[in-house]
Amino acid sequence: MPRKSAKPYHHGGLREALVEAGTLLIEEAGLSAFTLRECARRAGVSHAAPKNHFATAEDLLAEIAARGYERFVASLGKAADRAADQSPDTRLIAMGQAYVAFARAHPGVYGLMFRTMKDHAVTSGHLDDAKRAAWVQLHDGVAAVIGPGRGDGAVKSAHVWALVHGIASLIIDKRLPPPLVPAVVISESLASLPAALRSVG
Amino acid sequence: MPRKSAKPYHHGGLREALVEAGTLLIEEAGLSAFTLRECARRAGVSHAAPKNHFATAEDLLAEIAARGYERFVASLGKAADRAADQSPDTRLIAMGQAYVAFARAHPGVYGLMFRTMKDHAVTSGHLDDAKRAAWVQLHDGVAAVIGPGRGDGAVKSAHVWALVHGIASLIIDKRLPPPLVPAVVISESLASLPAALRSVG
DNA sequence: AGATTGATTTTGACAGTGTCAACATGTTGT
DNA sequence: ACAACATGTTGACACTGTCAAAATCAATCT
Repeated sequence: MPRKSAKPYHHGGLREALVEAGTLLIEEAGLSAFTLRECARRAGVSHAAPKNHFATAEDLLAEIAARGYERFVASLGKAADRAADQSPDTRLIAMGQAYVAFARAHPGVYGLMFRTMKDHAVTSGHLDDAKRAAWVQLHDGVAAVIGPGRGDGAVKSAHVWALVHGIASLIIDKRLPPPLVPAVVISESLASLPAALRSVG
Repeated sequence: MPRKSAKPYHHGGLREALVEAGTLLIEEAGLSAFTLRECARRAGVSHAAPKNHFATAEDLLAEIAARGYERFVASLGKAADRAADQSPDTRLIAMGQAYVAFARAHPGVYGLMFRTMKDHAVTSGHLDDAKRAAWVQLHDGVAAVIGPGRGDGAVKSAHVWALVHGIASLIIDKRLPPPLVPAVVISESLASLPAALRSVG
């Protein structure tokens, strides 16, 4: 049994260390600062060591993105719970707020999450699962607002997703003309959402 | 006066050639395929030649983005003209359609346009101007819908911008769950826009 | 126990990148 | 014609991702 105090094992948990180092790196200095070698450096290991745990740099990024989605889902879930006793409308708005807040708090990983993979035909199952979970999370919130009408309202969910993603992106990438303050754009845009969802369709 | 037939000048118009090569490269193979050396190669010139026209790779990208904004504005303008005799509502929707269509037709440069520059404190004036032009373009379309009420409706414009940008991004990055078809997400989301703009606020 | 197996890690190499300095070339103005 | 200048080339540097071969350690099997 490997002792815990001394330098354990070859490294102990290189995989985790790499994921953590990469996440930190991206959150501190942005996606463009991510470097496989720098991750290895921060994990205190040689430049080719990651190869055993991640075949390619893109694989490590995929894992980081997957964990990002998980934190993201947890964040939205907590917001939904906090608004559990409110109306579906205000609960959806709360989720929207949480959505944008997450993106603003973690612009680097958020950018990573919404990014087409280099090519890499088969994306890690972990990432796919996490993405799906995020989608159903949002979809449930929308379904509660539009009620159990016909159809599952997937198009409406896409509408909501597009709006919050757009708001988050514009803010993160500093595309809002200067006089505009993010907070008011967020709340005003979200406010019109329930009505729009219940309109035609 | 330099002759036209033989190899003119040192190159003739390296700057233009680099911009064109870079644009082509990005549209063909995506932003991640962009390489300063490859641009030089395609322009038939040595790897360090671009230095005279663009101090750094980021500067060439800025110029490509600026031209992207110009094409973008032209595209939206044409759509607005085509719908000149329609109601402001349908004209705005037409512009939204043109917006997303442009993004889908040029995903590479669109991605470049909406991207925070590396650091590069001072972004080229050309790029700033082009960005501003795009904003007023959209803002005018929105103003026509909400009418000359109080305030200039900048927040509403941001709302519209966020929605169309979000739709475009989700489609480009393939984030729409498979059963959903882009065209219907686009038209349904845009359809609810005029009403949402005229609601409270 | 002692040897073998297997998983990790290191070392060294390769091609490719952006950027820089020194040099070569052509154009232009006087 | 000559000098000044803009433009393009060569060669170098540090950096990147990926790979193959060698070294190291943990666990397992007689």
